[in-house]
Amino acid sequence: MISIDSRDPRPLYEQVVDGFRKLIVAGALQPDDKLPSVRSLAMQLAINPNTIQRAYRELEAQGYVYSSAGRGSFVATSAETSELHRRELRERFDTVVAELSAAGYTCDQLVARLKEGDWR
Amino acid sequence: MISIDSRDPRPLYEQVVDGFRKLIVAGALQPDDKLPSVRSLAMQLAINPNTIQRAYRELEAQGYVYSSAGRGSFVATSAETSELHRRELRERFDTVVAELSAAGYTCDQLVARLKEGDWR
DNA sequence: CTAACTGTATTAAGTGACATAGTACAGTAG
DNA sequence: CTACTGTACTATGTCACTTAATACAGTTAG
Repeated sequence: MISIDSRDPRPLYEQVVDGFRKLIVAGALQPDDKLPSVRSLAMQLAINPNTIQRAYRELEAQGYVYSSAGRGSFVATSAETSELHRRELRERFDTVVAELSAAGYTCDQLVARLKEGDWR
Repeated sequence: MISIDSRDPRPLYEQVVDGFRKLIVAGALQPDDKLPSVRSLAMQLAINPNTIQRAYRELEAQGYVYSSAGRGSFVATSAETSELHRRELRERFDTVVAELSAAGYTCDQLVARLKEGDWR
């Protein structure tokens, strides 16, 4: 479900956040699906419950998850999460385009490269 | 020439590395141009010389700069480093485009967004 | 109600990266 | 020689990350 890569330089809690975010936006986790409990996931990944707690707090702050003491943590409604994801992607797109522009690429070159991809 | 942003969460040495890399790939610093000395740049940015030393060591390891004790640090020949930078940017571009595609964006939508930017 | 689960909050401690400070040495240019 | 250059090293302090150990409150199955 989620895995930790010891070669990944990012903090553990960030890897957990990113792992769930990927599962959610890919649809592998549907809205209102239950996430593993803080303690069980910590056991499964062999890391401290506090680290999972921090990851869930972050996921909730970002709007991908909602939590309820005593019940658990659950995937937020898809309308919110998908739009969150789209906004992040658009920002990444603009950033890379800006850097490509600074590196000398022209608009036409990038459009050409865009159209090389396989589109439905 | 180079500036430090205290709001930037990245380490100081990484900001210095990134700053020079940008100047080099943009052509603002030409091959064999002399970089500021470790001590003078440290003075100018009001940070420790060791931090600049680390940044220069990193830049040299990445191939953007060559150094000589007693003479200084200089911009490396652009042919290789510039093309490496471009390749990395193209890969980032393709990655983001693939994710945008998976998120439901069409080729036309991205072309439209591309053309909204300010191009020379 | 009880028991076993859930999320949440708090304090304490260890580790390592980052940054500063100070010193030292060797190479180079004027 | 003198003043600059890069380079190396040790010591110290700070802070994010992580672990650890509790503690408390809400929920749910029995």
